[in-house]
Amino acid sequence: MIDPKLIRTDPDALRRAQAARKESVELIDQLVAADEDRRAAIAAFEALRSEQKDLGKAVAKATPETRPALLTQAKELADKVKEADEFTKVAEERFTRLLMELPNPVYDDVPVGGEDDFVVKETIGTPRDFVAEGFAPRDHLELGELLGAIDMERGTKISGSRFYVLTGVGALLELALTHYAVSKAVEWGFNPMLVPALVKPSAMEGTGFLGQAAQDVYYLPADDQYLVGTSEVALAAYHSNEILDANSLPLRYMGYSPCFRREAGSYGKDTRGIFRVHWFDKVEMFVYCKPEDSQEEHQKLLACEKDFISSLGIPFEVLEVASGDLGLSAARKYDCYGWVPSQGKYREITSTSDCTQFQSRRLNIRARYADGVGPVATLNGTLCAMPRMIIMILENFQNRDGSVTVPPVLRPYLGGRETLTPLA
RNA sequence: GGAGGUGUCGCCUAGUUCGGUCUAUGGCGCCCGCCUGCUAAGCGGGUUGAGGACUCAAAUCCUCUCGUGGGUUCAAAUCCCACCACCUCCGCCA
Repeated sequence: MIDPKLIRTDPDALRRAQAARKESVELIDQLVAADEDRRAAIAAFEALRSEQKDLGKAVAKATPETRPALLTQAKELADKVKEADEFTKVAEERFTRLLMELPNPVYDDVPVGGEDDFVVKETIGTPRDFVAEGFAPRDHLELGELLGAIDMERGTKISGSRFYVLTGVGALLELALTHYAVSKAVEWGFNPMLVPALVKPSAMEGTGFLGQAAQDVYYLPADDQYLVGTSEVALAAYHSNEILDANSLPLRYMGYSPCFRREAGSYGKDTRGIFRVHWFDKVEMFVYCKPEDSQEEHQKLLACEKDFISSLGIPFEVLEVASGDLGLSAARKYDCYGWVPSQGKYREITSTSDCTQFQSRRLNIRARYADGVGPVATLNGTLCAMPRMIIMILENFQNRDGSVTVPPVLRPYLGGRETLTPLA
């Protein structure tokens, strides 16, 4: 979210900042007008209220003779105050609503365009040449079934489409990945957090998931709560309505939680296997830092992701997402796409966003600096989304006989196991 | 889910009976100063927080803030209603 002060001091700067998102530029004009109304209403209210207080004191001190006249006067004033209060509320609500609709301004150098206009920044590792090896790679579901690792049919039986059950080595593989990811995060200085997957509307609203992404979110009307699509929501809301000690920044957290996504609007897309599912577990990184440090922190998060994926030995690409595909909250986003042999292409496995002050303003998170209270920035990044990482491991490290070689870094977390072998 | 209790400025606390000098008391802690080889103790002073106005800055001023939101009233920490959180007991339950 943009700085409300900027609305008054330099609306043109805002227009420039929003230029990459054409739809929101006109919002700014409304916002400027709404802000003027709001400020005028507040000033009027405060003046009346001040007057009322003085009059109230006079009433208290009044003699029986002077009292009735003062009371009449006070009653009239009270009506005016009530009216001004009402007016102020309406103006504030209108302003807040507009402000909430405005997407985060993107950085100047973010590639312009839509979903397909990303820029590949880097390619790391080389995909295996299965032709040279003389066999056609099986896809993750076939491998998962051979290994007794994935039970799609029963997942669907229990819960419906896009649900799965991880069985046997599949379950062990996820747990191993989880332990490995957690220990890496801790090693890098992230504070591990196990957070609720069920949150209040304010948490969802504050992180920006009730805007464009609202249709993708599970809502429980009976309790007025949402199922999170990522632990980012809880990690961001963790410090809501707090003033952090600037000396404690950056705060680096690692969250682990189940994630729930309705995947509305993706009917028929990636329906096979566990690539796109309604529920999965994820280890997530989250950072609170000074606004001027956010870009550097973003690079660090990306470096962590690259380190993690590389350490497993998965070939991948790093790409920067174009402005039109950033969502409400990100000012910049990098995705890592891992190689999927059965599809012959790279697919998304991680995503890291610099949300600058968008979330912290909505969640009212600030920090106390040497020169006063000021804003903070938030960032998030996937460390390990389990099903997708399982896909990467099964497919990239499969052997001719359907067995899968366990990446060496993962072996300590799998009881030293080197190979997953098909059931007899 | 049922019954009862609690929620005050970092922490503890007075104030709520009976609405108005509450512009919220006191202690702890913290900050500044004095005193003293050093430290501690002692003495004096300061200390809710946020938003805004003005200013180079300081000073000053205004609004909001006694869990949150409403209501009553000229006026609410104080009265009424709803909600939230915590505590105790009961019930249910992994």
